[in-house]
Amino acid sequence: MEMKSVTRSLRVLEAVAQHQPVTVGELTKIFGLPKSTVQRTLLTLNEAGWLRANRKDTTRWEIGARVLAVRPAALQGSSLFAAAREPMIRLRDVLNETIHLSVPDALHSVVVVDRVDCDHAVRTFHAIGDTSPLHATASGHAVLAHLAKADVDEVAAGTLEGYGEETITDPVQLRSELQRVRKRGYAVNHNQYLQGVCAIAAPVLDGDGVPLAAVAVSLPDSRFEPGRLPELGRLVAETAAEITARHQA
Amino acid sequence: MEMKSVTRSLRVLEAVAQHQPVTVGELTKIFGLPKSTVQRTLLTLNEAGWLRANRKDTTRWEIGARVLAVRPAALQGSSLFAAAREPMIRLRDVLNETIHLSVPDALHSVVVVDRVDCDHAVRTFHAIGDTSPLHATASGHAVLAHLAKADVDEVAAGTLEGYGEETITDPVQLRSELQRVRKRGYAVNHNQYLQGVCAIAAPVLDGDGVPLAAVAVSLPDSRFEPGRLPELGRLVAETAAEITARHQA
DNA sequence: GCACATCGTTCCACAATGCGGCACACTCGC
DNA sequence: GCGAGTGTGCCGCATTGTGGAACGATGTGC
Repeated sequence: MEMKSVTRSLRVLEAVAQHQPVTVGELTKIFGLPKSTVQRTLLTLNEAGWLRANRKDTTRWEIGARVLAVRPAALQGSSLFAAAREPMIRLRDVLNETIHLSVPDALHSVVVVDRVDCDHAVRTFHAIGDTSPLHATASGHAVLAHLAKADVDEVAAGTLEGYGEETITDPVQLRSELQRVRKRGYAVNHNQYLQGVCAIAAPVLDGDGVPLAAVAVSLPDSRFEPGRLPELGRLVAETAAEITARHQA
Repeated sequence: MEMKSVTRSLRVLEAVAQHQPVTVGELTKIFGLPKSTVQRTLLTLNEAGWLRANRKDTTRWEIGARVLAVRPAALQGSSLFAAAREPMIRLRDVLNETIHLSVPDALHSVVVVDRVDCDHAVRTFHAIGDTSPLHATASGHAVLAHLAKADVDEVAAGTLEGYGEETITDPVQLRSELQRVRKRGYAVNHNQYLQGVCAIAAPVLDGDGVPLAAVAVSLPDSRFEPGRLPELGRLVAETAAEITARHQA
């Protein structure tokens, strides 16, 4: 159950996405694979509609639009994605800080699915599609705090990797932090994952209380004022609540 | 250069996207393939991170978040996508009709990459990722009107498939329509592609005048008032111009 | 509560399939 | 016009994925 050609093709697809528009030669250097192998892969992906030749330089490849039809369930239709957009923009307008929408993914991580930028010259940056660990981010905590006990156990039982001084690597500490998150309605990350980056997040829940996503405001350490935390937390939680309401409507 | 397993895996991926969350059995019925083959494919896609088991029913599969990291060049970073969002929302607020953002793709088509919904009970619907022909849609015409002559020739030389009474299937007629689109700054589709659906679109151009995308307002025939066309056209064109300006900034 | 239908999962021998070394075609820059 | 750099096409060999069949678990109807 290897399917070498498939896994390799997907790798190539991802590499093309990162480097597009890219040539065969560049890809062979990245992977250290024979030219013919890479090219065959590109042609196959092309015929499947997932790749296409660049308009100007037809020997360069880029991602085709077919991928857009393939999206995680949480984003299908108009549902969550559309519901989140306007509240996120309003929150950005109030705070002028970058807002992220993230959904939980397998393997103990959350993935950024949407973003609204602030206009500060110095700002945090996370691309759509970026993943980060559940146990070391505000969005992760917001989600984790509302998962079933069994799921939390599984995460806590795994290795809680440390990314710096502030990362919570102790299961007991993590649980008590989640308790606090549930109580006040929002999670805070102060340099737990990426140094110099802080975030405040709140969960978007479905009718059964299952966490679908988290909204987060993300800002550089340099602009983080602990005194404003209650205000920020309230605003983020309100935004999350509004998204929840819109989503169910 | 077949790569049967790869093309099949991508097909499976697309099928999962359409039917998620879906089981092995359902997929075997869709494809008429042996269970073991489908199962192996699913496991491979899963290990690559493109698929994941549903949280509640672990025998059902859904799209993983990995796909989000793979996006067409036009949407990479924040650029066009982010630039378009707020002007689109404003346009929707003014008109209360569904707004689409589409980009040209290979094979003579445009693809819907973003959408802002109106709140009418009866409205048009196109999912993100849907493709439609360049020669028979407002967005297509808006793009086509600003492509290089060689590209237009290629499209006009191909078969201009008809979808109803109104579709322009004659190359000469198409060219003169494109001329008109260039002149007034927006394109109009009145039942050319999907019956009962009208749209007005304007192009988003890059610095060199190359069309990157089109914004369109899409509405049911029943709400289309020919008298308001100049007004709608102007609003759409202004929105497109604003997106262009933001995108370059 | 038993037999039967149905589903997901696992195994394995066969041969079809994709692998990658090689050679060709082409385009630059010197 | 030569050489170094591309992208592309070919083809024999062995690796790889194939799919039938058997297994285990679940649940449905009698």
